[in-house]
This record gives sequence, C-alpha cells and structure tokens, in this order.
Amino acid sequence: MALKPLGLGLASRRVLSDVVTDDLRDAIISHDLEPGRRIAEDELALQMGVSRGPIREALMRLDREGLVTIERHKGARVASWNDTDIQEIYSMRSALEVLAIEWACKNATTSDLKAMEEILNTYNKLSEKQRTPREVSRLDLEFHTALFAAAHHDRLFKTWEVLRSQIHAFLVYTWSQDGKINKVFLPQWGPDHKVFVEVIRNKQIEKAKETVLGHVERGLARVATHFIEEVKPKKKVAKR
Amino acid sequence: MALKPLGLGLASRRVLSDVVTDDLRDAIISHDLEPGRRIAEDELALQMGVSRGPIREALMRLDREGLVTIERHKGARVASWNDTDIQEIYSMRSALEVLAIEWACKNATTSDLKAMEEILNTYNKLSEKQRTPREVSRLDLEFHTALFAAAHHDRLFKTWEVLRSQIHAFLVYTWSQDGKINKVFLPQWGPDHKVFVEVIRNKQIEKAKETVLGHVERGLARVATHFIEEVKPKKKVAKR
DNA sequence: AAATTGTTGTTTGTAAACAACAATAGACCA
DNA sequence: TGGTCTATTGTTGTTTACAAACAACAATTT
Repeated sequence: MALKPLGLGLASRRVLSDVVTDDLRDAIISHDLEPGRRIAEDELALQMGVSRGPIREALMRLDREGLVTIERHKGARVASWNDTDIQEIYSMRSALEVLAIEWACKNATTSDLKAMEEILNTYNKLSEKQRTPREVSRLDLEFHTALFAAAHHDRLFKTWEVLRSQIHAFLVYTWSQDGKINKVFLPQWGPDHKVFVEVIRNKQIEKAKETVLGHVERGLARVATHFIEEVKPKKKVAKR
Repeated sequence: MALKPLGLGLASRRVLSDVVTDDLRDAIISHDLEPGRRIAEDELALQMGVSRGPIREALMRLDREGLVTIERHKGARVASWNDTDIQEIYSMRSALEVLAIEWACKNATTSDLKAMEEILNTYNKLSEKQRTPREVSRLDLEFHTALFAAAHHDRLFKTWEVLRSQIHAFLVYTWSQDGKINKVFLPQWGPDHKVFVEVIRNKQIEKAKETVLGHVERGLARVATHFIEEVKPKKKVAKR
C-alpha cells in the first residue's frame, strides 16, 4: 500500500476551483489585477496550469461577490468602482450591521464575545510600524465578520461575505493613499470597536444600533471623501 | 441569409444554463420537486437532454439563491425549510425593504410608480376565482420587486432577488393551505400596497418606513403561524 | 461480536475537443 | 470616399470522456 502524505491531508480537501477562486480574489484585492482589466478564461487557465472548468467556476463565484463582471459571450473583467458603488455598499452595510448587532445582542455566546475581543487585542499589540493599510483593513473586516458570526443568522452572514469582499477591494486601496487622514481615524479604531463588545454583552439593543450606525457612517465619510477625489471617472459596474 | 425567428428572437439569446435554471426554479417553487429531494447531475442532464455543464451551473446558481443545497461529493438537494429559516428570511426582508423604500422615496421616477400601480390594477381586475394562491403570490412578489426596482440600487436589488426566490418557494405552499385565513388577509392586500405608492410619491420617508415594517410583520405573522403548525420537523438547510 | 479492511457503486471534479457567438478587419461596390 | 457585407479571429458555451473522492456494504481478523 502506498504511504499517505502526512500533514497535507487537510489541504487535499480543497478542490482546484477553491484554490483558483482564492488566488484570484487575492490578486484583485491587492490590485495586482487592476480594475477594468480583461480576464480571458483560456489565458488564465494556461497561466495557472489548470483547465478552463475550475477557472469558469471561480469567475462565476467572483461575479457573485461583485469583484468580477461577466457578460455573455464577452467575458470577464475585474470590477471597477465609482462613487455610486460606494453609496450603495455603505447603505447596504448600515442596514445589515444594524440587523446583525440586533441579533448579536440576542444570540451572542461568551465565545463569540471572546473572539471579538481577541481581534481587538491583536490590533492593540501591533506596533506603529505594523499598522499597514493591508493589516488594518484585514483586522477591521475580521472584527466585523466576527460580529456577523455572533448574530447566528446564516443568510445575513452570507450576504455580509459578499459585501465584505467588495469593501476589502477598495479599502486596502484607500488606506494606502490616506497619509494624514490616517492620523485622525486610526486612533479611533480600538475604542470604537470596544464599545461594540460592551453593548452586545449588556444587550443594550437600542444603544447598539446607534453605535453601529455612527461607526459605519464615519467609515463612509472617510472612504467617500477620499474616493471621490481620487478615482472619480471610473466606469459603472455593468450587470447582466 | 436565413430568416430570423420572429418573436422568439429574445428567447434565442438565452443560453442553455439559463433555461435549465429557470425550469428547475419553477419546478422547486411549484413543489413538483419536493423539499429534501435528491438531484443528481447525471440524472437531470439525461432527463433534460443536455450535458452536465449547464446543469452544474444551474445548480450552483440555485444553491446561491437558497433553493438548492450542494454538498461536495454528496450531491444537491432541494432545500427544505424550518421556522428558523422563516425568522431569518423575514428579518432580512424587513431590513432590506426599509432600505428600499427609503431609496425609492428619493429615486423613484414616474414610470416606476406607474409600474407599481399597473400591478395593483391587474390584481383588482382579478375575479374571486382567479385569485389562486399561485397568482396572488406571483403578483405580491412582482409588486415588491417593482418597489425594489424603484429604489435604483443595484446591489439591493440583487440581494432581494435571492430572497424573493426563497419567499416564493414557501409562499405558494402556505397560501394553498390557508383556507379561512385567506378571508382575513386577502382583502387587505390591495389597500396595503396602495399606501406604498402614495408615501413614495409624496416622499414621506418616515411614514414609508413604518408602513413597510408593519406590512412585512403582518406577512410574517400569517406565514409563521401557519408554517410552524404544518411543517415543523424539517431539517435545517445545510451550507458548505 | 466488534472492529478493521477491502471492494464496489455512485457521484462529483477535471480536462480537452468541438460548436456557437461577437467583434473586427478587409474586400467589394456604389 | 464611404458604407455595407463577408470572412476571419478570438472568446465563450457545450459536450464528452476520464479521474478522483466518497459512502455503503461485505469479508476478514482479532
């Protein structure tokens, strides 16, 4: 009998289309593939050394996530963003996060709260130098993902995952271009999120809603100002 | 040059996977395929006379819509519903419709309003006999879809489409089993929706929100009572 | 008798070839 | 010169064939 590969057992459970999806998503979020760029199935298949099947599946998933735009018989492109997109995304986010924190107040377990606090600790331990745009964005979204998880609401969580990818895609970009604005908003990050954990733990639903609304609106204010100035004349995301 | 097919020109632009998706969705919504039923790609491909490719794509789409549940190497099943699902769906619906009517107050055009009134007219013209569960459900969801369209918010609309499929799937069923409850809720349908059009036209945002919240809650009340009694011990929808 | 191992059948995952479609460039004609 | 029609090319949609993973059951061993 042949020896089983040790330690890699878990990795083998991932299927090609998963790998392709994650690699592509990373490439888009990190702007290795710039917005608007054409993605041909053949070309990408050749480049990644797989057939078109997994590529097709990955592209369709990313289309659902809003990171890629597919048009019939015309192919796929990396999605590009304008200020309308920002307005849509943040209005959705407000509505969803209010619902999330409401359900979290009712359903959060102690381990849910612990998970959120763990992320805050990780952030606080970062040195000034370590607070790179990429890292701050990642932790921010990880915290909010933990919040949505605490709501124990499957459909809400899935909807958030789609939105998260889109937010991530331009958040890394805006943070990296911020400069002095960072100095104003960054110090607020820790305290702001700490309040979330408290109101959930005390089940203060109304206060929780207000808190989360304010937080998202400030986030929009930061992103929107910056975004409109820098990336205005991009083409609208087309849908099928 | 060959003659172009008349009237069916639009249909010819549809691609196989679209046809399969729509046919399958209809079959699920109408309960031709009962909840929990196993769907094998091969079997369905044979039955519909197409290859597995379009079938795979259709199943993946319906998985995303929540009408089908896919597990790797185990196959796809028609989704089944329990009262937790109902709670999730209607809480999502409340959040989304409030956002929708808010944006509709700001963005609705006269033709958007006209479209909504058109649906109301169609309903009012129906005779007692014509008010079948299937028809009422269809018109109800069509009206709300028009509302979401009037919001002019692409992401919100796409999210609604997913939710709509799920609502449709059990709405047809509950209406068909209602009996005397119909007599109480049906007469309310017309007036209730007429108010929507008015508040949007007058841009009464706050009143609009209250109206829509009340409407959705009444809908939940009707469905939930009925659903819990009839279909309680179904298995939870599993996600990958 | 219980647990382990091997075998078989079913179902999905992947690859590669073929067909259909859309965009583009060039030929032809007015 | 301008426009339209046609042929070409590149891309996606679909099919077919094969490989790998999984689940269930039977045989075997302890």
